[in-house]
Amino acid sequence: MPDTPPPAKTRAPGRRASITVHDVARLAGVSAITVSRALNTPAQVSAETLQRVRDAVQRTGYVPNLLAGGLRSSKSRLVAAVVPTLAGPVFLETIEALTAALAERGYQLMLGQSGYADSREDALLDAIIGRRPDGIVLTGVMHTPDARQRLLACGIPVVETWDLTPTPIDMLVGFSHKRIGEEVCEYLHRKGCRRPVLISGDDARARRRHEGFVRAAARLGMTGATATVPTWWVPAPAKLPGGREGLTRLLAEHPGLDGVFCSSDLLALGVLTEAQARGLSVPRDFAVVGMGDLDFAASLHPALTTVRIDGTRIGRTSAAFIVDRAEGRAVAEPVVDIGFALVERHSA
Amino acid sequence: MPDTPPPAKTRAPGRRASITVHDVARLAGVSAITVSRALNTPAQVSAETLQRVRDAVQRTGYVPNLLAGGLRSSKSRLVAAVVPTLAGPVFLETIEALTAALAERGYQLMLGQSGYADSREDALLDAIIGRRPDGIVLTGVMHTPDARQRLLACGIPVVETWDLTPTPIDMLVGFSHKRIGEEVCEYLHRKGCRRPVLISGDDARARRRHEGFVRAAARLGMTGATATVPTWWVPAPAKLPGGREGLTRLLAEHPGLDGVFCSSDLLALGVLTEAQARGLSVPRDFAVVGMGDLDFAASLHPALTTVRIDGTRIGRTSAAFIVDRAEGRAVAEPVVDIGFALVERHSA
DNA sequence: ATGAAAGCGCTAACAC
DNA sequence: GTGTTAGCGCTTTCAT
Repeated sequence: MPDTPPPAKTRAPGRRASITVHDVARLAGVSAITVSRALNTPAQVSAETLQRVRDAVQRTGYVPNLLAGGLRSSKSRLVAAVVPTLAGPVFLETIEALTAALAERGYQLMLGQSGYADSREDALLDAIIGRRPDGIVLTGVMHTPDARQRLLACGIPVVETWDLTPTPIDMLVGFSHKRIGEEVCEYLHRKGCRRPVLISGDDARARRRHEGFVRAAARLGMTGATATVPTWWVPAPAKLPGGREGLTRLLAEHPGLDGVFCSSDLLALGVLTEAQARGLSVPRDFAVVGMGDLDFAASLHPALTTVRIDGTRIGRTSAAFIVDRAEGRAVAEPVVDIGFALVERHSA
Repeated sequence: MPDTPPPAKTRAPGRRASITVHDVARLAGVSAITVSRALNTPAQVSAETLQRVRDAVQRTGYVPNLLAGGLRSSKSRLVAAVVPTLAGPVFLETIEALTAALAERGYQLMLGQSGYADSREDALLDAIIGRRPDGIVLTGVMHTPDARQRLLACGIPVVETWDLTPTPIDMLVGFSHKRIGEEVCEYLHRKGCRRPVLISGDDARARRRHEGFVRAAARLGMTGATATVPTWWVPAPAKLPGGREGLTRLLAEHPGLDGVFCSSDLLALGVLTEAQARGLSVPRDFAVVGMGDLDFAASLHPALTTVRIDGTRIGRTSAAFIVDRAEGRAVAEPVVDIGFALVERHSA
């Protein structure tokens, strides 16, 4: 037996002490730091020692306490992601890819929901910064100046996603919502649409697409005398019933409408459903364009024309950015516009 | 000025030191521990001191390092959740409720994806246990004996969800998938269905519903000579196209089918879509029952008859269980069957 | 109501 | 290649 038994230390009453590096070290007949090296930088340890340490780890069932390691090395290997909500399945693909890409590199995702209101953002930010994550991924750009300020101050790498801004906090992986609005409008115009209407969730990004659409419509002479496009707004997150109701209302006031751009595929599914229920035929009676290319879009009847965003790429790119930064590598091109694709199917 | 300037300590080269309790304490003219108490247990601190500390916190922009606190107090205020995947929107409601309920109480969610294969579960478990979370929420019950063993050994409170088992690791919030299969079958039988078919994702829980359905069908004499129910299996996570293809295939082999039970509302949407594309009428030509009552189910045309699971309640209950345990309160009834509800709409 | 000392479990820095 | 020492930032314990 090497030396002194472990001294009785401060210890929470009920809980049994868990196994530490020292326990493993004693069993392997080496020092604690050698165990640490064997696990983190095995190249620095002789083959024989390595084997002994691994055996000891196996026998004890030791799992390193990453909180303690993180505290000392100021690397938490934790990345925070903030989404407005999980309920609209829009960000799912991004979160899924992010989680997977981070896990591959030994990082773990912490999830926070900000809601669509700014108010909770502040408390959430405290909770996040308090864990000293190695990075923060925001869906959408950060709005309140206060929050921006704190994010800037704490020095944690930040990736804003799903949007573009001339003034990013740090890194950015996004695309132009205004351009989407414009391109969809131009597309509908080419298809012969002259009386478009909009059904839109009222979150910041959908409003930008709306703006782009209306502007293009005015330019193309699709707005009539009012210089605007009839719009039905639904509270975010937009869901199917909003689409059904939107179509009903818009049809009542604008029976001649010949195209609908929805701010989400879910709304578009609602429109398709309502049309079907009314015996209307899409695209013969009017065109429908969705947004998001959610997984059901291609399989609907008619297959939905929509705007595809590569959510997986957003997630993966964000993960790469954060990890590069965390490991001291510079990110060459920290602001990326990943664009979008108008996917032509049969609904328009 | 109180006393000695802070000694130059070990410090990572590039990074600026962040503000600590000591900085705040010095500014407020108190000791570090008093700052800690002012923030965590304000009742123990005099009103005047409290004010001084709060001012100092404000002025410095101090955000406590929860990793450090967690290390000392062995309370990480972190809860891990494991889902097979985020892609099927089935667990979304649970994760959303869980995140929200935890945030309310000052806990944060860590998300892990296990995939539907058991292989990654082990690595994921290490990553999770390494962070010493105050609790682990599993969607589905834990299968591999190895994983069960480690979970049991590490002493972290565990909630298994979305399923029932006679041998839970610890706590459980679920419902009986077999009963769902049976009840749906009985329901279809009452509605006059005699030639049912199944479209099912091939994950463990869907298979249990399948089993329940087949058993009830046999009992009710709905299976013909084969004592089984024609089934189209789709790989998990089940999506809409699987429903379309499933109906196509089943219709080809069993043109007399008069009812379809789908293991997910997404599959049911596929079935409805395919039926519509073929000019078939639901429920006149055959009945369709989904599973999950996803948010679009009620608004489809025809409105989808389905099985409702209260995912929000699962999330909230799990959060409450974990927090109670973490804060030393016993959970009176740690195994809960929350049941399910067959929601009758128009598709059956 | 407040403080001093100790140490949670790990790893950076510096020996050897 | 391996060990010693110290300390990450906080909170527990014990004293006043």
